[in-house]
Amino acid sequence: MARSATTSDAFNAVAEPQRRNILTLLTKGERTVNGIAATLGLTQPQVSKHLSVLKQVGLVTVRGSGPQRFYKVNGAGLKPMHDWVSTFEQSWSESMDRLEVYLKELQAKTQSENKPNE
Amino acid sequence: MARSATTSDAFNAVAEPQRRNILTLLTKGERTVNGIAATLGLTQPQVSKHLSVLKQVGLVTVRGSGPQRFYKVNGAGLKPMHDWVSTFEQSWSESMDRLEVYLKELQAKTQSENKPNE
DNA sequence: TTCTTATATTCTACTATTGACATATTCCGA
DNA sequence: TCGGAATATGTCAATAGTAGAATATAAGAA
Repeated sequence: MARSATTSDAFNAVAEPQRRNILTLLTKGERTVNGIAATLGLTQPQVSKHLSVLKQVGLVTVRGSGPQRFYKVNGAGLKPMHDWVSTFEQSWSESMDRLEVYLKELQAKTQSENKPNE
Repeated sequence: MARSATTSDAFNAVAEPQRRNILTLLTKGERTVNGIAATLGLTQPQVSKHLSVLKQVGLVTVRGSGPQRFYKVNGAGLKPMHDWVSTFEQSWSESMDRLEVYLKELQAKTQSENKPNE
């Protein structure tokens, strides 16, 4: 079996570095295909294909039907990713005090001793 | 050229749904390979390979060198992802009031009109 | 040392992605 | 209606991942 399709969800779409660069660039405002290509040093077909993927997973929207098209980022499409990643946030958060850390580690320790598998 | 390696960074490692499931499971505490396999309905080799990828990108750590090994999640490895995704958070954040939304849209609009490409 | 359990590795087949290049499509203006 | 600019799509070759099954490895116990 092969890898998950890049168009299956935001996780896969965003795994490609160039697509992340495009989204980051679009943070500054709308851009045309050639505008993106020029800024990032990519060819026009490359950008069109990347945008196609991003559009399919709802990470960008297009404005204009003419030869000139403006692409805009749709940050809301990244909310599922943000939600998932945030569940791990406590690990690096410094707002967690000593006692909380201790209790959390104790809990993890106890769990693994009692029922390592499940 | 092919897709980015799954071991190239957290983004690619986490693009695989099964690996996300494994990380989520490990949130509850340490687990053995067979424990993970049983819980998620995967084969043992599958889990070993997924864990290998996760370990290479620093998303999990191992405890024990014997036949029994306990895997633990390292949430800090997801911080770069969290940071990147958070830059788009304002899009869906409800804490942003009307005026702020208006100004932001106005700014984006003005930018695209003046210099669509760059 | 030998057996046993848990885990890691190897091999194969299939599939989808990527970049590069060429070409098709679309709409605006003359 | 026709030409041209901007964008989308198609083809090709190369590459690497995934599942599945079989097998190798490692460490503790007898």
